[in-house]
Amino acid sequence: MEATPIESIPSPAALSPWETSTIEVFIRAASLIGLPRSVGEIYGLLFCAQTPQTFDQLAERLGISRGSVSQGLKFLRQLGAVKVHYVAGSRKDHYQPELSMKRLVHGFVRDQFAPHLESGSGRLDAIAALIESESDPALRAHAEQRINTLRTWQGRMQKLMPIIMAALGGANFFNKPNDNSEII
Amino acid sequence: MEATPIESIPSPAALSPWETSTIEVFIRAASLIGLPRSVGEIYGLLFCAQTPQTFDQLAERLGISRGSVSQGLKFLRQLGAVKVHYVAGSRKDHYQPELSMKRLVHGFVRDQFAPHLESGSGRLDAIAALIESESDPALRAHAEQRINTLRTWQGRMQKLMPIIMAALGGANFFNKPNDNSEII
DNA sequence: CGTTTTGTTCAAAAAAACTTGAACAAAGAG
DNA sequence: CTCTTTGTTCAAGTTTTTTTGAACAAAACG
Repeated sequence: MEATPIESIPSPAALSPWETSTIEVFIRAASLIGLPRSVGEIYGLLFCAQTPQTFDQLAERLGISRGSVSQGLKFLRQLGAVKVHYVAGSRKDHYQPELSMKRLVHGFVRDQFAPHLESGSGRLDAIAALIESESDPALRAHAEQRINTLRTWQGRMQKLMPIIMAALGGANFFNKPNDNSEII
Repeated sequence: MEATPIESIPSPAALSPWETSTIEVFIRAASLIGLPRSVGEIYGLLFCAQTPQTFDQLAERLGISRGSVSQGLKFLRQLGAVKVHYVAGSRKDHYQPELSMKRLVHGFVRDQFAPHLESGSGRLDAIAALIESESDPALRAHAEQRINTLRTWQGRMQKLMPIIMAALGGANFFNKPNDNSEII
């Protein structure tokens, strides 16, 4: 075992008080929308950081396992909530947060919400088919009415999404993919 | 042990196929917004039912414990998602679903969402105070910028709520409390 | 009043979700 | 090609959430 000067294990910069509190805010926000604590922590730290952070910095500064960091980053990348920033002369990936609320919401809705809404449509059709085989006309009429209510609700949810995006992003809904102007 | 004719234990009407499928839809919807399965089941059964259902009917037809029914109904009543329907000549409470999507969403947002948003405002103030005591001006400037971003996000969320309610309810946002007209 | 019906509470059990870390893969450096 | 660095995967462990059911309260009945 080789002598290891203390300085050769660079202690990861500890979190400052405002960073800790801000990360707490993101932890709460994450849990509010049904995401695990670690995802909130990772995005929160990137949000606070002045410079892009590496995989190792995330694990060490947050005190969570490399497994959690890997899974959390995978999820956040998929959502478009973090971007990889390539740094010359470093093999490690460096991560930066997406700071456009509109893009964050868009990614979340696209991945976590829209699929359920869409599959719901098929489910309602299947239920309607089941109702067809109800013999009692009064029961059938009642069931049909309920399914129509569900269809109405589903249609409204679908219409809501564009409204939300419009309210969030000003005129940027149809931005070109690589328009790099800063949009918060 | 007394002889007990089969008929004296009225078997609860079993769920028909369309009811089972519809309840599944509500179970999914509940879990999507972070509510327990049992809450989705209870609302789903009430939504399907032609007549107001009793506490016992819910427990027996869904095959869940009376404890779950009690807690689920308590939650749904609080949200305004179920209403008690008093039936002459019966001591039991009978429950009916709220069928106005607008009222359902309003109750959910009021109880499960708005409180977090509001407390967030105070948290951001606390973080801003922490940032004041940062000595390095560059770091402080960066942190202040981030908190301003969070304030912007928070403000947008607040403005979004009325927009969502307006999109959902047509002109009914300012309904009188006991306007009983059917609004789906 | 005592009894029965109806519904609530809450500690313990069960289930679900999240995190960990060791084994594994991928790809650059020598 | 082999070694090292970097990151991923996934089974097992931990934590959190949900459900259960027995004990308890509340109120109607006789």
